[in-house]
Amino acid sequence: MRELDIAEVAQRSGLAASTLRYYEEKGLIASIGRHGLRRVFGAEVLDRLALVALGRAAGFSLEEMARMFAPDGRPRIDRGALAGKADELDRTIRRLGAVSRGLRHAAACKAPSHMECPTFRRILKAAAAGALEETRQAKTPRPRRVPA
Amino acid sequence: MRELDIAEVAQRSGLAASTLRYYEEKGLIASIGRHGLRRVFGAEVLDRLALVALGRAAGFSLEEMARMFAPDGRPRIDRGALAGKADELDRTIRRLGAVSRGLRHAAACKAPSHMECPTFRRILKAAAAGALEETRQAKTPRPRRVPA
DNA sequence: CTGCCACTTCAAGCCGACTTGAGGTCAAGC
DNA sequence: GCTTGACCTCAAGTCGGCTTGAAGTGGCAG
Repeated sequence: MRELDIAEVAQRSGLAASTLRYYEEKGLIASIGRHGLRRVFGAEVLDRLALVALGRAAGFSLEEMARMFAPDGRPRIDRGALAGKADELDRTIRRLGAVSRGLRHAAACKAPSHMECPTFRRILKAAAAGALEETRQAKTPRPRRVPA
Repeated sequence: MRELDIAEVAQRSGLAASTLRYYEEKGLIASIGRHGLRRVFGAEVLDRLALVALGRAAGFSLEEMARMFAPDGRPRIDRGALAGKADELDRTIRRLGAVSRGLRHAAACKAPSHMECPTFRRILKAAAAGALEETRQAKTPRPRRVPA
C-alpha cells in the first residue's frame, strides 16, 4: 500500500496540510506512523477524507463525524442519523428552492417597490418563517486561500 | 403608522432585541426615532427584517445586504446580483440533492464497508469535488437560545 | 558532513453573527 | 416622588473550522 507524505495527501485531497493536522487532532483521520517527525499516511486516508467531505457537505460537524467513526477503524455509522440528516437536507433543499424563486422574482419583477407585489410578499413571508427554523445547515467550505 | 418598541419588533420578527440593535448598528434597519433612550420603530421595519431574512437564507452576508439597501431607503438592489445568487442557490440545491442521495444510500446499503460499493464511491467522489467549490452557502441561523 | 527546507509543535489569531455582562438611564405605575 | 424594570451602551466572549507565526527538528541532496 502506497505511503503518502502530508504534502501528497494535501495535494490529492485539495486540503491544506494544516487542515490535515487539524483533522488528525480531532480524530477524523490517522496517520499510519511517522518517519522521523513526519507523518506517514496510508492511501486509505483519501477515502476517509472523501467521507469527511461528504459529511461536511451534509452539514455534520467535525465533532459529530469524529464520534461517528472514532470507535474502531471502520465507519460504524448510525443509519438513522444519516437518514435524519438526509431528511433535513431535503427540507433545506425545498426551502432554498423557495428562496431561489424569491430572488428570481425580485430580479425580474418590475414593480417600483417589491413590497407592493403580493407574490413577493408571500415568498418573503415564507423565507422569514424558514429563517426561524432551527435547521442548522450545510455550508460549503469557505474558499481555500491558495498559498501563492 | 404604528410605532413599535424594540420588544414588540423582537416578538413579531422572532429576533432577539440584541440582534435588532446589532442590525441597526450594521445599517440593516433603522429606528424612526427615540423615546428617551429607547428606540422607536415604524411598522415597515418588519418588512425590512423579512427582506433580511430572505437575504440571509439566500446566503448574503449582513454586510452585502447593508450595501444593497444602504443608499436611500428603498432596496435599490442589483438585479444581476440577485439572479447570480439564485443560480448559485440552484447549484447548491443540486449538490445537496446529491449529498442527500448519498446519505440515503449509505443508510440503506448493507455492504459491510461502504467503500466497496461503487455507487457510494461515485457519490463520494462527487461530494469531494463539490466540497472544493468555493460556493459559500446558505446556512440557516443557529438555533435561537431562547432565554428562560 | 553540512546545510536546506519541508516538516513539526503549540499558542494565538481570524471570521461572521451574535450573545452576554456590567453598569447606567429613565418613563411609567403606584 | 420613588421604585421598578425594560431599555440603553460598550466591551468582551462564544462557536466552528481553520490559518498563521514563531521556534524547533531532522531526512536527504550535494
